[in-house]
Amino acid sequence: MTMQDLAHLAGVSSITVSRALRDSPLVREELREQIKRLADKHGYRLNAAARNLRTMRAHSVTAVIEMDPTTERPMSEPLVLMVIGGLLQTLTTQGYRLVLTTRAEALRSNVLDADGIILLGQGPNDEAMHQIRRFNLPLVVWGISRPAADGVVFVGSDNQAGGRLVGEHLADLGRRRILFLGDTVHAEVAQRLAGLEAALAGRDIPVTVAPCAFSRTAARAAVAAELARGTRFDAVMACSDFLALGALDGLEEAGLRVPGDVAVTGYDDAAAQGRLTSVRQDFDLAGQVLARKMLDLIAGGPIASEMIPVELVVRSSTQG
Amino acid sequence: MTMQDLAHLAGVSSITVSRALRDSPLVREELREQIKRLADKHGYRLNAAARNLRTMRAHSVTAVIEMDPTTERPMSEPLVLMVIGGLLQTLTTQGYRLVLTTRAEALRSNVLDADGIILLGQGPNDEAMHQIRRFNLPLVVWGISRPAADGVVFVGSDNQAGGRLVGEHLADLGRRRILFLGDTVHAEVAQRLAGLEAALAGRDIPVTVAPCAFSRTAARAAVAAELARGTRFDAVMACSDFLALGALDGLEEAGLRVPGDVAVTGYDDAAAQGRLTSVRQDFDLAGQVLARKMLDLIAGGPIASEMIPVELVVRSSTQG
DNA sequence: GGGCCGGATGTTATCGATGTCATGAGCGCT
DNA sequence: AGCGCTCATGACATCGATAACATCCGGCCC
Repeated sequence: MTMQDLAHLAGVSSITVSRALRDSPLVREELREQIKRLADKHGYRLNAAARNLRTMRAHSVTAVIEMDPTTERPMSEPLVLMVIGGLLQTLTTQGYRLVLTTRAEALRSNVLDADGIILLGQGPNDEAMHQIRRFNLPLVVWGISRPAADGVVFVGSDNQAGGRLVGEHLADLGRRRILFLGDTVHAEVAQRLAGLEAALAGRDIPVTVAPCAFSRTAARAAVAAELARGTRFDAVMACSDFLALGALDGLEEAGLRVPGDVAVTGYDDAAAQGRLTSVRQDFDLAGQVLARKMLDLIAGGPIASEMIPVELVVRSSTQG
Repeated sequence: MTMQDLAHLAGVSSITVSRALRDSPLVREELREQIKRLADKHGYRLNAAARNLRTMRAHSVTAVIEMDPTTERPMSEPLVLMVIGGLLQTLTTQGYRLVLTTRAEALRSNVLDADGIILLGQGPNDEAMHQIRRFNLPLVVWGISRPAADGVVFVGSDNQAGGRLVGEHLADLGRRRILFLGDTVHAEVAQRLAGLEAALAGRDIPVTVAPCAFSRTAARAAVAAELARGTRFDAVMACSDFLALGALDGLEEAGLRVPGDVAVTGYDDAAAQGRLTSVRQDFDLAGQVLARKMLDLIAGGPIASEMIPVELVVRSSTQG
């Protein structure tokens, strides 16, 4: 069932059918409706390949997701789905399809059928970004908040603000020494630390940085090591809820009470089960913003990065 | 940069380029390699629209995911991403792209550009399935284990086995009265209950069914209500880890110890943080099986449903 | 009446890859 | 030489929708 067939049935030419289905004012409204009804009745579906070939556009956006099992970082995984939900919502209502692929696959295959690429990789991986740039397509990258450059738009949550919120909260609670748990190799983590330190500037509250991989057990070990080393702290800012849980493990082992002796904050509000004070990122909104940026880029709009605001959720881990 | 352009550069015709890039034995190996190098050098990418139009195939599979915010069922959400990971792995290596969409969008849009549809909806929603069937495309449905019918292939985890494993485990531990937590309106839940009862057949262990929505608070309320009603039980089989956590809440409030007074089992091994005995489903494998079934269907293979095995993970919630 | 205009519809060419058939070169056999 | 055969390559038509251009018709004005 093609437009041609419909055209014969309706007694018009195929171009009229094409116009009618696209709501062109060039076709009489009455005829338009009649053709639409006919299409509906016969279950006609537009052949996307033909349209895409003719219009030279794919009417779809590819999201490249990081699935490398070596860089295990469970923290971000469930959240990716929320981002995808936001992407879908915005893209589909604008007539774009969302194609999912992995970076390895995108680079290997020589058919990349998209009007733009959204990169959902982990933050510090500039290499991934440069590889993807070779496609010469509009590119929007999630995960790092930094100015747009080289025609690439960045959308990331406001990590500085996240660190600042935690710092202000802990300072307001009267905490005097803070242990920062996270690996500053990751740009987001470094930004959170910067935000924390900015909030504490002039308050005479020292921060000890304990570098630590993204796993619960690593966090527990890191906390234990700091305690063994004699580091003093009455608050922990962990860079994910998993790390915060690990910190709780370590503190419990040492016989310290939370939040009595030590307050603990998490990040991402994912694994907390309602116990942790944590910085919440709105991943659904992030997906929508990513998609919106992409549509703007495709439409030839300006190149401008954007930050997603974050919010502090206060729970029992800092205020029993 | 089209095949035509490449052809001119290589001094051959475009059809030869086409054949060379597809590894056709009709082209001399030496020439083939030369053309491939040339294509690589110029960053040539196949125009998917043109190929799809000519071959009358989309070279892609659409996954329809349930995103309706009204049917909130957080349990399954993070897991969908794992299924998607499995789908990607299998589909992309076979030259298929994965297109994501929501059911509402799939039904609304009149361009569905796919060789087949994988439905990742929640179990009991037969309506969704019938709506999607109208596309007259190969259809694979996740979530319910039942025989293939009407040309639809089902892939689901073995819910009966899950219930049976829990039943045997609890019986072996010496538990005598079981509270089943879950809404049997959902087909999977009903199957788990059936498996549980089958395992207990002849052992004189009664099961009380407490219907309950898929949220932590609902589970807590349901447990509290059963306790208030005087229902006696020394074990709870919850149909998700969220429900199990809610059950823990309810038991704790009532001053009951776990697993001393009451053993608790979860399902899905997702939110447990390593504390719950739970039935683990391999969602990554599920995704791979879904994709494999789809590829078989597209290739004209037989229509046969399949069950994904499950596994019991024993943790401290049943064995202190 | 003739010319002009705008609105509605049709004709034709085109997007890029590929299936089908045609062509041509080279070889062996009679 | 001539025929048949294989192997490698090319010419042409085609997939379905749409942009660009062409046509047609009725009405209005001078």
